[in-house]
Amino acid sequence: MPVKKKQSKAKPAKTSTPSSEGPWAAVLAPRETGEKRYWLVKSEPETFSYDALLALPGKTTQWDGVRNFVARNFMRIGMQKGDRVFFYHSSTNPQAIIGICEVAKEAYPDSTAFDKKHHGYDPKSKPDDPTWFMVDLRAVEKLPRPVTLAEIKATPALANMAMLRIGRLSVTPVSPSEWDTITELSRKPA
DNA sequence: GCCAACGTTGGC
DNA sequence: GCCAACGTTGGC
Repeated sequence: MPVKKKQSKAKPAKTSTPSSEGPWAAVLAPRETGEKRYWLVKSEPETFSYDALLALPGKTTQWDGVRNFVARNFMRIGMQKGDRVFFYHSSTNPQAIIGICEVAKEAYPDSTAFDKKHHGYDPKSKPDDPTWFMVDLRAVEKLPRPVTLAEIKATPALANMAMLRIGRLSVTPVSPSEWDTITELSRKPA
């Protein structure tokens, strides 16, 4: 008896990117109880540095302005309160992971997308059906020393890091072993 | 400053 | 639905 192959053609939501498929599905999947996940966000230090975050009240900021669906899904579906997040300085010398943050508030609508005067304005994102989301990040501590991109690239255990493989994304997942490798590196002299 | 790698947009 | 044109990111 032939197996009836009924491919249900579920229409993808307009904001798409099915979270149940693709190479990064695991970091969006439901968690074991108490499981903690790890992430990396990029920022140009001239625009917003880790020190600038440390100087803010509560050392906390809204991580707004993300306008890429994959990155959005990492924030909206993947990030949970208490997750740890590497803070990476991009487009600077040297490019490096500088410090650690934590997710202080889970995803909520990115209000900058509703603001006509804001450069992140997106007319397709409506307050009653938002396209874009942000989280709150709170600085936890600087790394003992920055871990540079060159060093990350030179470390075999980090060869599969999402930040290398999907390099231009501003939000990427970090595996627990990658997290440990990087924090250990930062405790050793360069 | 250049350019590779993507993502998005729009004509057909 | 394809693909060329264009914009953005970010390493170098």
